[in-house]
Amino acid sequence: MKMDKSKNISYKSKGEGFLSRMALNDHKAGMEGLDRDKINQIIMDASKGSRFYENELKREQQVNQRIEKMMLQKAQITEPQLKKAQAQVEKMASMLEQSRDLSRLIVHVDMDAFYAAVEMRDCPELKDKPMAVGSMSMLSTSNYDARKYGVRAAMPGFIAKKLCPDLVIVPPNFDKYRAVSNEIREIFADYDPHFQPVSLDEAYLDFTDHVNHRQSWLVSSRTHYYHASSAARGEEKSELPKETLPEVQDLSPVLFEDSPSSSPGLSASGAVVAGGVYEVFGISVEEAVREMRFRIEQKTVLTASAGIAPNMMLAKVCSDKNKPNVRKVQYTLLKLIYKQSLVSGIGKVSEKMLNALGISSCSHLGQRMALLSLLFSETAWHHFMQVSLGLGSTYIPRHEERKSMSTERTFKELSKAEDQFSLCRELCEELAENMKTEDLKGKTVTLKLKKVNFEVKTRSLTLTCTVATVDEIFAVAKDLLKTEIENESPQPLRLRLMGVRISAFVSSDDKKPLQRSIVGFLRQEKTDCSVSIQETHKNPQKEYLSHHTVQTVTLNCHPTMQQCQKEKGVPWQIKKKGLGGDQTSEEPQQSFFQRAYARRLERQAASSSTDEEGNGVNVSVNTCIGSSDQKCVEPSSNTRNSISSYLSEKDFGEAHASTSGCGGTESESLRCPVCFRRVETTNLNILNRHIDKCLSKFSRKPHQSTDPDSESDLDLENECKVVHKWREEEAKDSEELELSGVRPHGQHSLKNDPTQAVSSISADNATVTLEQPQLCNDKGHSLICPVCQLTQETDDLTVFNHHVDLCLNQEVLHELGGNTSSAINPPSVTKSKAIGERVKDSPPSPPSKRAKGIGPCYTIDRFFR
DNA sequence: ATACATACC
DNA sequence: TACTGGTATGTAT
Repeated sequence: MKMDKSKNISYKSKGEGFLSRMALNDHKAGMEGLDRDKINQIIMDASKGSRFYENELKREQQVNQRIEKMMLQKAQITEPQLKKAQAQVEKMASMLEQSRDLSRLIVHVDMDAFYAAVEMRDCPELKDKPMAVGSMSMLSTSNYDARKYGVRAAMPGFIAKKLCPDLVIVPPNFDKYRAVSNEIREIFADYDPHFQPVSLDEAYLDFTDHVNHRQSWLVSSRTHYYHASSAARGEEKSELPKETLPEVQDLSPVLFEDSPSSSPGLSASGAVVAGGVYEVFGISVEEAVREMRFRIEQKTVLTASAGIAPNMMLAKVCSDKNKPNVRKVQYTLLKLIYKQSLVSGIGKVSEKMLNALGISSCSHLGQRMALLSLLFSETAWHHFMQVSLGLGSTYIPRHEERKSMSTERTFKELSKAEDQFSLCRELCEELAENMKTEDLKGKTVTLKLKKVNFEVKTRSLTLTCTVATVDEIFAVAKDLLKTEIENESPQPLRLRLMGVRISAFVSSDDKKPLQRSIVGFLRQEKTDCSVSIQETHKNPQKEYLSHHTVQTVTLNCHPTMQQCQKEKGVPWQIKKKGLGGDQTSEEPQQSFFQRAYARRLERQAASSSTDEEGNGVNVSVNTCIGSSDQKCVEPSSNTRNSISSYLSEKDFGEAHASTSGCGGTESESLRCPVCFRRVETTNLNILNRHIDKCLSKFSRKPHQSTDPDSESDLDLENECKVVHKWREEEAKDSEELELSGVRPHGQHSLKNDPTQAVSSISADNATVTLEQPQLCNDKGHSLICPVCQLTQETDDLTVFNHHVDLCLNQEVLHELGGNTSSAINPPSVTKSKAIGERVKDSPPSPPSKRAKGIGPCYTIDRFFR
């Protein structure tokens, strides 16, 4: 039977006739038991025939066309092509494997149903009702009760009402959420002052340093009370409505009875003390994270979920695994665990395209990587590759400067030009105000329009001068709008949304000239930056009169609108096309591998530096060095340089090929970007190690060199020649790598089980936890364990800490109905045993005790089949 | 540089 | 009655 029109496309994969983009997302939150088909039916019935729905249909078709195109491409792929791709992909995978860094402790924290939880906390009426925050038009969060009905974020309220007629919809109080957000961020900062907020309720933290310091912490520093001191509490809560105060007091003691899984060790390690109950936390990451969540709960009466992993992507996956069943537990990564292909970065469209290729899990993703590399863009399949290998950022990028700022609003149909202009002006006013608070000026103005049929249009204009004030922005936006109004075919332009955005900021580039020092030196640019800047400042006209003299040096010399007006007599100047002959950008595009590598360099340099402020020695590497007689350059330890492209894209696939950016046509050697000498190898790994040594040499002060194996006595000249020695060491290294669970070069196959590589994480965690800590003696006193209450025959804090930690674990096990006898007899730890035994033996031994103690650790064995 | 699409919360 | 708002980034032209 033929389908009439586009509406009745059938989707084999889903089996129903609904739009995949509208259907319920049930893989994320815990909604195991609910009736998906019924919910989808209600969603469809509520949507059908609407303008929104019609637009969705249209977009769905576009996606389908993309898929068809892709399938055609796929059909044309030949066997040899695929073979070649397979080889490349495997080579790359093995390099990525080698660069795998399991040494970091990255944590992703996420408040549970944040907005909804805040509202429930402050309004007891809502406690046992299905509720959501938002409006009839759109919901931003729902509580777990409502989720049972299929009500979730990003769903319009009126549909949610159909799914759950009793649903209570509370309008959002963003100011309050911001206040709570600040509270939790204060706690985050205690564990990682450089944490990265993702949104009001979410953040990434690097616990590595914290855990290292924590090893020598006194128990008192790891003890936290159920009832925060009333003074502090009073202050913190003073902003909240009065009636919430008793609520806070009432709730606190009961919390853990409500969710016993959130603190398995409570009854054992908690104790009653004058005025309240306290809890002691151990020294491991898991304990530190549990402590953080505990403090969040005590401070805000809200719960958080967390995931711990060696990189950001896996940490996020872990914390998402918490959401089901309202269980506030944290997950430690034991095995690679993502079950859907819907991992951060892979949204509905990508998922659908992957599904069309028969890919529905991460294991498939790995198996079909060769195919994907032929069908998708480089960035896309590189991302897939990372996902399939469980790789992600192992460092948390510092907060980047914003790139754009915008204001947009949805409204009831607006068709009169007059109204549209005045609305446009309002938006510009709002935007200008926000721009002012951050002291921003931008060059690009973008107008966004959504017509009543949901069709979205954007129109932008880039000026040669910056705009910031209402009049300046409106002058541009107005013209863009005017054009659209005039060009609309069935005359009135009927709008449902309008937005204004500013981008291409210039104000923050002021510091750039300083950062360029090394790169600038390497490049030996004839253009002296400071001179250009001076010139341009003196004579702003120069910039837009002759672009080619300005090129990359336009950094901070954009004339303001006022200057433009003075010079030209017009409010703004349209940049002419095709003039900017030299498009050389400061930082050429890097592949993700290059970036990953660069980061590793950065971190290694930073960790070997003595800089206390965390400003590691970030050495700028740039392979595009023209002359061969460069001298070694010592990067200043105070300079933070950005890393420029290190290896060119091509080097990747073919490790033996010449690095085109490096040493020009020399095909048999690579050039070290630090010492500028040629390294007689074509093996990137050897080069990398050379560079590492160079970097550590530069950032290490001579007298600090404590590494007996270091070749600090050799001068660099010699060191460059001993490269061949490293080659010999490679075999040795391969063994080490294998032991640590990372496959040696060349032995990797994507068909292999990636869990193997990641399974070493737990062992690694143990290693980190058990690293020889700094001793912090408390001589002359025997110590009493707050968990088992027994006196420990040691004055060594480290030993004592380990004992407490073990005790906590035992109690946790006990709580879970595990080994009762050992809970009664806590381990008596002696120094030699505690450190010697565990440090040496822990890597191969399974981390079963701790891992189980933390909660139901998520292990999906079936995933990698 | 511009327009549009995708993604995330 | 009724399907967001803010930011970043990728892709195509």
